[in-house]
Amino acid sequence: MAEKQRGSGATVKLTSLESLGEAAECLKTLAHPHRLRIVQMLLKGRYTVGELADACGIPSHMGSEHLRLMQRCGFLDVEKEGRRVYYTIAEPHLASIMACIEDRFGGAPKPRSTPRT
Amino acid sequence: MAEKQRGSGATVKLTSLESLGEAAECLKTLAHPHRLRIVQMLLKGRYTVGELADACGIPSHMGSEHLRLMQRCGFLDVEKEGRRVYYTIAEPHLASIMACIEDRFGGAPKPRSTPRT
DNA sequence: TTGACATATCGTTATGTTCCGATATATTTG
DNA sequence: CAAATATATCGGAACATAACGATATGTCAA
Repeated sequence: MAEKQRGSGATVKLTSLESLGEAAECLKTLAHPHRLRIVQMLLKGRYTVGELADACGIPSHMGSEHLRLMQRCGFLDVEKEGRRVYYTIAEPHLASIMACIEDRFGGAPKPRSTPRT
Repeated sequence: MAEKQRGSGATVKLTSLESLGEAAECLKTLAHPHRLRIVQMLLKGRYTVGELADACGIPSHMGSEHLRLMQRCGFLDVEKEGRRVYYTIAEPHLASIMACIEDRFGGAPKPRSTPRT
């Protein structure tokens, strides 16, 4: 403890850099457009690797890799059914983070040349 | 069969990959322990480059770089005062994202049943 | 069994990020 | 003016990540 309390007269309670490092890892895993879409879809249902990859416009072996990354982060669960593999959301906080992202980027958040997707 | 839809669909309302790309950029910018700490501090007050760098245990020229990255993302505002530069939060969504992170990784500020370590 | 399908993994290359020392700019002070 | 301070920028080394083709494993169907 030799690192807090500074500045304009307010006592500041900070999360440890160690915990923030874990958080950063998770955010980094989430910080990819295809993985965000996968999470967004899985928050609404159960999908296979192929369906998720298809929705992202990527080959399924790459979808598989994204899913593995997120599974290792504890974001996802797996259910095998025949030759299909269904993924589901395992980390409940993803719902609130995704809600925040959709609130910020959801429709047409920027005055750019964004027609209607 | 209506389940997933690409482009302009309505069955499942997916954010466009373009917007998700922007979101991913922002998340990537946030996904660093020092930058998370900086955001956490700035959500509670106004600080200079040196104070923020100090709280992260990094040289101030690196703090400056982190701050520039976040400013480019639209996260922060700047106010120059003499030779000091104060940074403040510009993106209000950072509060809810940070709240979610603190809820999940509860490093300190939340009086919850989540004792870390 | 063979063949098609669904998913997973490997190896490589291309690209991006982090960090650091050195340096540059701007501001206050003597 | 010069020196000290606060912040910003540059160049490059070390490291991490993304994407891809090739390939491997497991499953269904005839």
